[in-house]
Amino acid sequence: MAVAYERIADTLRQSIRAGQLRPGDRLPSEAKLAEEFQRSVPTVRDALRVLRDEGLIEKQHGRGNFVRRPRTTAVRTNLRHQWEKSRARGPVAERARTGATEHDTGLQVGDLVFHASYREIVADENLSEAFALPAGTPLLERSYRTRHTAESAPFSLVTSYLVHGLIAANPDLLDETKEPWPGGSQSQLYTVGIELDRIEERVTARPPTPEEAAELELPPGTSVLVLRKTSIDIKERVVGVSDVILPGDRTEILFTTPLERW
Amino acid sequence: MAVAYERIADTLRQSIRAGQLRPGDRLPSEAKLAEEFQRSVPTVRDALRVLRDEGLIEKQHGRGNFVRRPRTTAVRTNLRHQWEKSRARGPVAERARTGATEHDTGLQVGDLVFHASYREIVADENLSEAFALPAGTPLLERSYRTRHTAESAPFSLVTSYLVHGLIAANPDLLDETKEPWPGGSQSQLYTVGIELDRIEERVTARPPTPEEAAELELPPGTSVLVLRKTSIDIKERVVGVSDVILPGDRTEILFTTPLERW
DNA sequence: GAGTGGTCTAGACCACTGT
DNA sequence: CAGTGGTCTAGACCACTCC
Repeated sequence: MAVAYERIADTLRQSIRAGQLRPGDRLPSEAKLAEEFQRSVPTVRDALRVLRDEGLIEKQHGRGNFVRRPRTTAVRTNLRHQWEKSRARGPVAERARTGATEHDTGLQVGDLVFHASYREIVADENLSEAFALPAGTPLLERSYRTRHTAESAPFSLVTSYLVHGLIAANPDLLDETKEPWPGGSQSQLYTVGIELDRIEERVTARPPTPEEAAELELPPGTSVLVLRKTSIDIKERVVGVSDVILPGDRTEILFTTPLERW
Repeated sequence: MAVAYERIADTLRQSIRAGQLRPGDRLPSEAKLAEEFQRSVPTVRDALRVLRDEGLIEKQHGRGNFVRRPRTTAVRTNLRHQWEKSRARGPVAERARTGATEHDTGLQVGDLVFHASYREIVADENLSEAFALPAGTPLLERSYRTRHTAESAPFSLVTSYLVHGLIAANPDLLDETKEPWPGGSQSQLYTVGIELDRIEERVTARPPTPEEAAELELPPGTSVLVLRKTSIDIKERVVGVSDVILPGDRTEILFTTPLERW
């Protein structure tokens, strides 16, 4: 190994992988490591940054560097879509009892705190392409933040778009104070006569923007899952688009693909 | 903004977002930026590292720092599973003509270079849980690397596991020189009488290990998509597990969920 | 060879944590 | 308060790119 900071990182990485340093353990202080490896403190810090970027350690200002514990993950499954559709026409009481997120996570309604805000916009190039409608088409933009009661950071950032012209028939749908709507968006769409045929979800991963990192309280060096959900109705129209940002180290997305019998 | 390197990063980030610095543009040299902002070069480098971690710029040794272009993405869709199942019993000639990856990407068979290696192992704790079988159960581990002819880095790292006892009836399935098998693994499983009922795919994101970063030629600061695919047969047995590592900045996973009619 | 980023030093001072 | 990591300086020398 040519460079000093990589040699130091390799040595520490091996200690972690071999279990000599266990999750939660504190590493020797940066000054101690510098002395041990006969290098300057900034060089040791370069090595520690490598390990932090790999998600192996966590830096805590004033306390030390710690071996990271694997995160517990929240699950989001695509079975939620059929579940939501089946209930969309059901009685309000049943719809209000629990939502799709509670269905995925096994939590109760009271365990989640929910915030929504609405805004009327027009389609830019990106959304125009997603909806297959001309740029400038009026849309309703809805922003959602959902978090566990016990935690300060939301576990997802959702920005959802609906075609204004398709939903204006029900003024309640334009009113953010009616949120959370019992039964979710498929129930909302049902009130204006829209039935979904299928849902397409595109998943990629990238580093968070500083804004996303702050809102999700992401430690440096973690990534976000980006999910774009497209709702297509039985007339083959794109009636809804949602962008969902999920913390990569806390989230698992589960997709089940049923296969036809031979 | 309290700290110097964040102020510098913010200024440059805004220039990029506003389009004053466009994709492909070279930033001023680190020495120039240091002079411009009245800070030392290492401080400027701290700022540039922030932007690199956000995926906004790319460092090129000896050339400069460049605004990054958004990557073109390869798509992987779950429609491939039904497509593969439908062909699994078809004539060899048709199966050999094109595979699931070509189906997803729209490429020809000759555009892809394929490498496989087999190894016989026993289930560790992780795999034992995934298969719902006792630890120590004999498995066949298969490693695949697939890349475009024109590129040096593979676009996925696949490690796939099959239950040895279920496939040993066909010795060809234990022979890596028979790869690539026309029609893929569902066709392989068909030769030992296994039919799949469904496929479950779990997706998370995390920073790459150094080994993954090297093999996929990932620039620092990018993440990988981790996909665990579980194949369940019509007798509700887990008959296959695959771990797929995909470069987060080059890959899009598309899942379609069909919904039943009201 | 000129210009660029990559690595590294040997300190300084500040901010945070826990006693 | 002592100990920790966070920020920053003002250089040095090396490795790479391009002319």
